Amino acid sequence: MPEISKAYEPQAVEDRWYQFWTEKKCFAADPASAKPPFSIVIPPPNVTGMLTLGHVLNNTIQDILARRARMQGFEVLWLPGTDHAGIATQTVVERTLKKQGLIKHRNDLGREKFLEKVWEWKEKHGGIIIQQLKKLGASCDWSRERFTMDRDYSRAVAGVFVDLYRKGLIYRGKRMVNWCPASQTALSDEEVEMKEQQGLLYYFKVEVAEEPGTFLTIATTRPETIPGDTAVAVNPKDPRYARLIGKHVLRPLPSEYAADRKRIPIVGDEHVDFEFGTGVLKVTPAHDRADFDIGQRHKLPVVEVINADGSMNDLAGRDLAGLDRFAARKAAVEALGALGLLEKEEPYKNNVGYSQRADVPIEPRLSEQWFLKYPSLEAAREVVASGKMKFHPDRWAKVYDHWLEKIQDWCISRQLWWGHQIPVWYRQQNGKQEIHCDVEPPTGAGWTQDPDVLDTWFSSWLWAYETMDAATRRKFYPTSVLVTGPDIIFFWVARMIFAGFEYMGALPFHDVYYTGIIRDKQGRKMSKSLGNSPDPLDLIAKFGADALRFGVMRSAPLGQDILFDEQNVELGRNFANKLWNACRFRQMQGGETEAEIDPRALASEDKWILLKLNVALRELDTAFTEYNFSAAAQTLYRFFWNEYCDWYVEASKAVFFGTDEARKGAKLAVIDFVLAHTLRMFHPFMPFITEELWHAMGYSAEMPSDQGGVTIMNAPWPKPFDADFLGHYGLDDCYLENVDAQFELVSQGRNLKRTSNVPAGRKVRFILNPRQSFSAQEVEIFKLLLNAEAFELKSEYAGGKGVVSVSTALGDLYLPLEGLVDIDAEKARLLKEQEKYVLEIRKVEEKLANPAFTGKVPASVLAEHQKRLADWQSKFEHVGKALKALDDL
RNA sequence: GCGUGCUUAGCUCAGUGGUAGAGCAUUUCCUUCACACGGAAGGGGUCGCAGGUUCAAAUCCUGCAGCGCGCACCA
Repeated sequence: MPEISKAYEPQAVEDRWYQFWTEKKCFAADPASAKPPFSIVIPPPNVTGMLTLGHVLNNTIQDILARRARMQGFEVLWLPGTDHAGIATQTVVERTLKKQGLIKHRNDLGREKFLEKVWEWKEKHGGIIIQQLKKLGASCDWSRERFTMDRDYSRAVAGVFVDLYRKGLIYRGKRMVNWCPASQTALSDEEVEMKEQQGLLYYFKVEVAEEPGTFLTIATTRPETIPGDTAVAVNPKDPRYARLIGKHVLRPLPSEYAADRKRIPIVGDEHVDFEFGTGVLKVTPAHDRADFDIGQRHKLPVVEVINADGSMNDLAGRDLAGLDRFAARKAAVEALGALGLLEKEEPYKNNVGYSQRADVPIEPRLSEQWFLKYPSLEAAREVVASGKMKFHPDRWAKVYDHWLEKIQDWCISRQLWWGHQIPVWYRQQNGKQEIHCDVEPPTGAGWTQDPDVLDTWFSSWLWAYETMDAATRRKFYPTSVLVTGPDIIFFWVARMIFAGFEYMGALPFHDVYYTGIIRDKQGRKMSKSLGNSPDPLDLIAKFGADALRFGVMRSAPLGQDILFDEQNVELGRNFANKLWNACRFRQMQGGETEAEIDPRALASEDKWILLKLNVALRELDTAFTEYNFSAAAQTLYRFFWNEYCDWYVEASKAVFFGTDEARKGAKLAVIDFVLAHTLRMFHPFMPFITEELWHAMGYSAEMPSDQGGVTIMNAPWPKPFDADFLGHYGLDDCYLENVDAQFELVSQGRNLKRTSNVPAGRKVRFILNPRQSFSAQEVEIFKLLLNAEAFELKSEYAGGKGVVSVSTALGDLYLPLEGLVDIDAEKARLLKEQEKYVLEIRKVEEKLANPAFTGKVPASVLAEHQKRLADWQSKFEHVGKALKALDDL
């Protein structure tokens, strides 16, 4: 057995085992396997992205599920890959090329050359996040790594487009879309984030053309769009303005226009809320969704005054043309002021749509785009509503349902170059436009392909099956569970469900587990601009991957956001070190590891720790069933640290520091049993250290090669003990209670020593007036844990002069101090205790005196209360005696 | 506005009807041969507020307040 170091050093261990697992092909999924399947597809990270704590959380959970399933005997597929992240990647590459001074705009290169640059970038940076996931210990089947722009995957995306086009679900149309002036592309509704703004509401006057001298006042947040106004609307039921409908007003901007070019009609429209502002609405059909609708109803012209990049065009007039839309707003206000038409401006809070990616306000814009009417809506809605597909936590099912209820067609075209180009070609033939929609380009001359690409999500919605070949699908589709963040429930989860039903005829996964969102200590979202996102690789270098995994799991409550604190990782590191040292302690005791546990040799504390192990195994199973990873981590922590190390190991020293070799052997057998279980229970959470110890402790040598002999990854997942096992080893629950009481006695004895100001190092004599018999070993343990010179059992003993004492469940415990006792301090302590007992006794007595209580309560509760009363009374009496003894001094 | 979640020790959180818990922080003590990334013993909470149901409420119900998130075309 090799020596192991005093402190665990993860850096020396992690890379070595990862390489070992890879070489032994431990992560490979075999579609021909006879084992039952368990499968997960990774939420593909951005190919040029870097690992974040969000990825750590998400992928640790997936790895835990995958590793546990392997140990449980499933054939596991965890399928990895990346997506091309259209806007994000294109923006990064374009910005980098600009910074290098190579281009001013991607047009300088042209589409083909620019895409070559993006591919170069992808080749250079695309592997980074994959390498980072490996550092974390992710047990993905890397031989199956996929990318959404792979050739076959791309053909499949095009194929789906063609299919949906032929089904009439995809169509092209000129519509109001969310336009991002920074990226200069259309976005889907989901990519728009509403943000509350502190802005201004401007009130300006317009003159009624037919009634010179009559003015209407209009309130607006966007005066820069006045040149694009083609009407003014009032509610036809509004008595203030109804008579004016059909007349005209003179639009104040552009100011240089002559009166006849300024005339725009006053229309009546129910949309106008006469409570709001002045009840008069300016209508800009080109730059506002609601106004566009009003425009359609009244056949108003659409006048664009804002360019694609957010600047004003010539139609905006000399005051505004060429300005950015926000500079134009100021200029418009100034122009109105100069015309004497600005009445007032007041502070106003409103919600403005922002481009999620570029973080600039969206510009509603009329443009020609491709749209999808979602397929398989009913099946997708039903499967979640009925509970056939389970969401964890299940409240997300309602969010999903609400979204489906008012679902809108999906704008799928993007004015980008990086992505799947739309498989549609056009040509003019005999004055008519021909359209070719197919995976294969058309033959013949004169065709041009639609320049737009598809939304990235239009490729990743096929991820759950398009990443698999036919044999893999047969074995592993539908997948077992999807682990992702609730922020992409609409973007990805919902759409994968549609695609699953439409193209596989079945749901893509059975369970969806939504993680929390990682925030910083102050509760802020992690963001690059705030610089509050620690680099997981730094944390791994500092504390180890296992520590990071365990720390994050332990602090990730079910379905709640996670406030990240490096201390959690430190705690994980400390825990790993504890595990390490507990194994080190075992090794230092020597002996063989093959020993079987002999039921006849089991002492009470041995049975206790086996029963505690069983409790932990049950709790662990429950936690997994509920996807409650923090509960699982806490169970492991409590069992190993607070039960095994704090009590069992300490108690075992009574045997190891003795000379009875037979008893040492029996103890080692129990320790090996517990440690071999512990390592396996921990393996999904802390794969590296458990593998290292599994071998270092020699446990691998005891197992068949496919059952843990080669790697702990294949060792059987420990199951709670069955009745045969419990019976064979005589594991009766009474040992839980009794040994708990023994350890409680030790705590009380230590407390007695401490409150009596006995120096910690000083050896003292304890005397117990016992309520039951104790084995010699139990007495030895008392003596050791109390650091006592002697631990005596005297059934007649009642203390006396200079003796302090405490009542325990196992009898009264005495500590003779031989004149050391500070009588006043001891008296104060006892009086304080007595006070507490009186209070507790009164509380229980009151309950028991209530006939409504005794009459209605279940027998077990009643018995428990009676026992509680007896316990308090016994303690009370004991304190009384002790006080009397002090008085007698 | 609608929906949804949270409010328990200084901090972060467990705890779904029966004696209020953990980790961190804090106080005191201990470098005793697994571990100072450690050990021992403490202190600290009228469970956001107000009602209700119940023998019994942190827990169930109602209302309110504060914070967060999602959805929503009031200019």
